[in-house]
Amino acid sequence: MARPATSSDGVPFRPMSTSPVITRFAPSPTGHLHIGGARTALFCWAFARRTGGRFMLRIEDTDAARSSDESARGIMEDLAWLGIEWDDGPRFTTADGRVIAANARPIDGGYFQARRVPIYNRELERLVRTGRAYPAFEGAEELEAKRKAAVAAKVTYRYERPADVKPGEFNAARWERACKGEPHVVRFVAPFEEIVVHDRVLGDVTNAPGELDDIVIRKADGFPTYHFAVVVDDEAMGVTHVLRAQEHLANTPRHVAMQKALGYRTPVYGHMPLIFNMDGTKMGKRDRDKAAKKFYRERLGDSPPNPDAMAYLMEQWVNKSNLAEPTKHARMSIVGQAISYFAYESRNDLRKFKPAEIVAQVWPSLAQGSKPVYESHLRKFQKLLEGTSSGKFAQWLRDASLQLDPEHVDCLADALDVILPEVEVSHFRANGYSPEAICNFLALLGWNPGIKTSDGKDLEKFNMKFLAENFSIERIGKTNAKFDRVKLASFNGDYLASLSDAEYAARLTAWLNEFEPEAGAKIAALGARLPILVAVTKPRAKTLRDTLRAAGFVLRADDSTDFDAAAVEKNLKANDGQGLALLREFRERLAACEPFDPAALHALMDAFVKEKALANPGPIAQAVRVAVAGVPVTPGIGETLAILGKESTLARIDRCMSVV
RNA sequence: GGCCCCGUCGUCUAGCCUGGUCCAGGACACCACCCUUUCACGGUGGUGACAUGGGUUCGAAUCCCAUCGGGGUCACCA
Repeated sequence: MARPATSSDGVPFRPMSTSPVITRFAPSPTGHLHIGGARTALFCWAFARRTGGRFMLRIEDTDAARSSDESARGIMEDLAWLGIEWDDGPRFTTADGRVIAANARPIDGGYFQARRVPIYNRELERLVRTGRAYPAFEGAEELEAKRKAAVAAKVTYRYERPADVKPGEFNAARWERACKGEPHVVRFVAPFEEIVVHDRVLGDVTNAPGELDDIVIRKADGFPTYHFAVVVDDEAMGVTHVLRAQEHLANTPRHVAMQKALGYRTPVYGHMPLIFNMDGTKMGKRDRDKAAKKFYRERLGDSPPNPDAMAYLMEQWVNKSNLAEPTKHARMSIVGQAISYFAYESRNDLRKFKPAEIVAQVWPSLAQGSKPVYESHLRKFQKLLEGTSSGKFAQWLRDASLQLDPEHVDCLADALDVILPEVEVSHFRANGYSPEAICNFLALLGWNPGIKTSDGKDLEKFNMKFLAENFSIERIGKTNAKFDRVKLASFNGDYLASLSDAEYAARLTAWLNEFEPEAGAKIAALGARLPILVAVTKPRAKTLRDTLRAAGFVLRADDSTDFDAAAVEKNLKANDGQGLALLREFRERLAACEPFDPAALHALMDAFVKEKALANPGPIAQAVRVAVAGVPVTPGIGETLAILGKESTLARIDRCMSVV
C-alpha cells in the first residue's frame, strides 16, 4: 500500500479500498485509564480520522471478578477529557453535555463483551464441532502445580494436549461431558504450521510450527477469554486495523490462527513500542506507592504514625488551606484537640469519628466559613487514620514489597503535600495538566511527523487536528520509550503560556473548583484583581497546580504569614535594620498610593529608590516582599501588592513590623 | 530458560528503506552568559549520541553477519 500524500486542502485521505478503516480501543474496565492506554487510544483515533474511517470503543469486561461499570465510566470520561471521541461504542454524555457515539453503528449484542456471551458461545461451538477446540477438564490447581514443577526444573512449560483430542475431529465424548455440566474450560487446537504476522510497524514476524500451545478460549465461568472475544468481536464489528501495544505481539499468532479456523478475515496489525519510567521500570500504581512511602519516611521516619506524626500531617493540611484563624497555635490546637477527642471518645472505632461534631464541640467559636473546611480536613484525617491505624501500615513502611490501598496512598500524599508520579490520565488531570499538551506529548512517544519547520527545527508542537490529518502508521517507531515527565511539564507550560489570559483564567478557575475548591473560592474572591494574578502566574506555571504555589501568598490570611527566618534576617534586619527602616517609610507612601495598581506601584517604588539614592531597588523591594509574603520570592512587587490590595498590603506590613 | 521484538545525545527523536550533502540535526533537561528588585519568562552560546566487533563498498549511522545490551511474552488477566 503506497503511503498517501498529505492532502493540502485538509480533506481527509480516503483509501482506495472499498471498506473504510475501522480501528478500536478495547480497554478492560478494571481500573482507570493508564497513560499508555491513552496513547494507544490516541493512535487508533488518529489513524481512523486520517483515513476517514471510524474509531470504536469496546469494553472488554469478560473478567467478571475485576470489571466494574464505574471503571468503564471513568475510562470514557478520561478519553472524552483528552478529546479522543469514539464514533462507535457505548453512548456517553460528557460533563459539559456533549453526547459521544450518538450515531454509533448498531452492533448486535452491543459494545460490552459481557453482554455478548451467546455470540461467543455460538462461534465456540462451531470450533468444537469442527475439531478445532475441545473441552478440557483439568483443575486449575493441577495445572498450576505442573507449571511450578516445570519452572523449578527450568523447562519451558506447555500445556499438553490430551491424547484423545485429534485436530479436525469433533470430540463428542468431551463435548457431552461438558454439556452435562462437568466443570471445564474450552481450549483451542493450535495448528501445527508456520504463522506469519504481517506487522505494519515491525515487518513480518514469523512463528515456527509448534510454537503455540492450546490456549483456553472459554473459562470455567462461561466467559470467553480475551483471546477469543477479541477475535470474534473484531470480525463481528468489522475492525480493519488493530493498533496495540507490543506486549500483545506474542498473542497475535494465536489470534491469526483462530481467525483462520473460524473463516474470518485478518485485520492489519501494528504493534506499538512500550512506554516505561525513566528508570526503565514499568509505569504502574506501585510507583505512587513507592514514592509515598519514600516521602513519609523522609518526613516522619520509619515508625508508624503516633500522635505527633498525625499532628504533623494535620498541620500540613491546615497550613495549605491557610485559614483565617488568629494564630498558628490556635490552628494547631483544633488539630490536637481533634486527635485527643478521637483517641478518647472513639476508642479507635473510626465509625464513631464524626468530623462535624468535633468541630462543633472543640471549637464552638470557629468562624462560620471555616467550619466546613475543618470538617473536610477532619474527614481526610479520618481516612488517613483508616489507612495508617492498622498494623498493616507499620509493615508497609518497612517492607518495600507491600502496597497500601491506592486511596490511602493518595490521601497520605495529600497530607504530606507532595506530588506523586502520575500514571493514570486522572492523575495528570488532577495535577493540572491540559489534555492538549498530554495528547501532543503522547503523540510524540513512538510517533513523529518527520516534518521540519521553516527554521529547520523538528515540528513538535501540534494539535489534534494536525494529528488527524497527518498521522500515519509507517511513522510509528519500533523502539521502546521512556516517559519523561519533565518534558511533558515543559510542553504543558508552553501550552498554558499560549493561552490568552482569559482562557487561562477560565481553565484555572474550572480546575480549582474541581480539585482545590478552598483555594478556588479565595481566588474567585479576588474579583477585579484576578486578571493581575493570572497575568503574573501564567508564565510561571508548568501546570495549573503550580499556580497554586505561585499564588501562595494570596491564599494566606493577612494575619497568618509565617516569616522565613533567614529572609527576615537578610532583608529586614541586616545592616542595622535597613530594610525595616525603609519599610516603615515606604509604608506611608503605599498608604497614599492611588490607584493601587501595578504601574502606579512600580512608579512609586522607582521614585522611592531614586529619592533614597539606592543603587537598585533590591533593599526596599525585598523588604516589602518579605513583609507581605513571609518569603523572598513572589511575582513582580507591583503586581504582588496590587493583587493583595491596599488594605491587605498595609495590614501585612504592620503585622510584620510588630512581629519580627 | 524457550520464543519474539528492539538498540542514534541523560530523555524523546530526525536521518536509515533510496550508502557520500552527517567529524550526525531538533526538542526537553543540564551548564555559562545577557536581561533583572526576588522567582520565573525571554535571549545568546555550550557540553552531549550512531552499543561493540567483523564484513560489503572508493565511501556506512545508513546494507549483511556475529556479539553484547535492553524489552516483551510464556494465566481459567486483558
